[in-house]
Amino acid sequence: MAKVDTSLVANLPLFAGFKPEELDEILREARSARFPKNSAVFEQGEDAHSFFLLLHGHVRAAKTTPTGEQIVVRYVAPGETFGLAMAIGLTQYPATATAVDDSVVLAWPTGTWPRLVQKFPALATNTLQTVGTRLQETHTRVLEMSTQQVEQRVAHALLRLAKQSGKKLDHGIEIDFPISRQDIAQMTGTTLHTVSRILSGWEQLGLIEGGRQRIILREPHKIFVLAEQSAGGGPA
Amino acid sequence: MAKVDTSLVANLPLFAGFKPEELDEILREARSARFPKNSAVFEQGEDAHSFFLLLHGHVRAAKTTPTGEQIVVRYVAPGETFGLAMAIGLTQYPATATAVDDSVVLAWPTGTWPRLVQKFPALATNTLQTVGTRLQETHTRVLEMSTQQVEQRVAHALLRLAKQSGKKLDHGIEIDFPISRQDIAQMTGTTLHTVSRILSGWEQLGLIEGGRQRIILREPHKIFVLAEQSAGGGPA
DNA sequence: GGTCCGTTTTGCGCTATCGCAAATTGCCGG
DNA sequence: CCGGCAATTTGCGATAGCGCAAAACGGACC
Repeated sequence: MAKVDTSLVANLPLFAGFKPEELDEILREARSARFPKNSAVFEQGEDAHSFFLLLHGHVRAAKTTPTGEQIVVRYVAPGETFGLAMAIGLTQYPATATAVDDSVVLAWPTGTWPRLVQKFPALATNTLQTVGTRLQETHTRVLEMSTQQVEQRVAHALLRLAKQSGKKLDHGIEIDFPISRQDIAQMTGTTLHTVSRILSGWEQLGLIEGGRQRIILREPHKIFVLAEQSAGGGPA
Repeated sequence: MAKVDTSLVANLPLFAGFKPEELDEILREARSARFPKNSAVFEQGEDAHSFFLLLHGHVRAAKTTPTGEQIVVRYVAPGETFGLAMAIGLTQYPATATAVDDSVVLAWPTGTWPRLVQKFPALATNTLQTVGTRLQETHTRVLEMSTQQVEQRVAHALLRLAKQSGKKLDHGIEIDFPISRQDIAQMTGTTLHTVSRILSGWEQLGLIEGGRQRIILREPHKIFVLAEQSAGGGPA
């Protein structure tokens, strides 16, 4: 089997403090897999057979209600882990993970986790930090949904996406994977119609440049100002 | 110093799999402290000097925006940990913790965490499970806020509170600590006015019995039905 | 027993946002 | 080069829930 290049992953927070040979031992337990654009890595409710580290591409994690509505839990960028169901005591995935671009992952069988953690306790503490950070972020999201209007929430969402997965261009920052208005709606707790209206407005003002599943922030700073603003837009 | 009775805490998830003498060693590092009703255990932004285990009482964790709005992150019941800032890599508390009833906690100085975790790796994995569960719950909250109307969210919130901290009465279940309409509003992302209207309505129907900072669920099952229902109330 | 303060209730107009419907656009496959 | 489909835009009511204001209420403390 082809060995995974340790240099690609050595600096990830997950592996902070590991020696090369330890890293190697951990990586040996994983197999790598490729998921073409729009294919499912795993589905909500499915048995949690593996946990993952994204190497290339982008993955959307989404949670669906019994009645079929869904929200985007997060977008996974290269270097991030996902599908950690078992580490947090679940036997089934609580969300669906879909590759939004051709993606490559490392996958560890669920069964390896207890053994790895026992041998490398730092794995647990590193994962704890990661999960803790996500918890904070999710609390922030709740706070935003409770206190801000849709326009500001969308602004924040775009800024976060740009920060996490933005590609610098001469004329702005492009979000580096296909993302629809519907996706943004599901990230911010609104409808695709409202998102479309807002983005159209911003495009008029030259703040962004839109396309089919494409968004370029032309004026990140102005969007930032929008995001912080409370309701009133100011004097006419 | 008075020793903490290990039997009180031995069965908590945090200490799952520990031997009595190990437990003892961990507990020896903690001091216990009492917080009278409405006093702050710690404040958002304050340096994270300790982490806590609630022994008696109830604590509200709330997060405040720069502009002063706040949400209730959660209510802590006896046996639960809180203020785990350092375990997840923060140096300051991300929320304010307030005793809503006279409360007693165990407090470990932040500095003891790395040592304890090193000596007892199970602490890290247990904490990982706890934090992971909270992450799931918070995602569920986001899902609800995105897809349900206020009435259903309030119903869910009450049911959860009843489950976590409900006291069984002949005529229903009482939420076992003082909680205002404002608090419920901050849990569900709405205003105290709307909560008040909803609860008044339910009281008319005999589903609940309200009082000053007091709520008794008289018909938990009917409230459950309400919580699951989508918009339309049905034929007149 | 009286007073004061925090909580709760309720009325009423307002509006941000939804929901539906229809038109438009841009991309992909053949 | 030509459909055909998915994504996007846009118009137009409908309305859930907000925000303000004021009144009613209930305790706690003196």
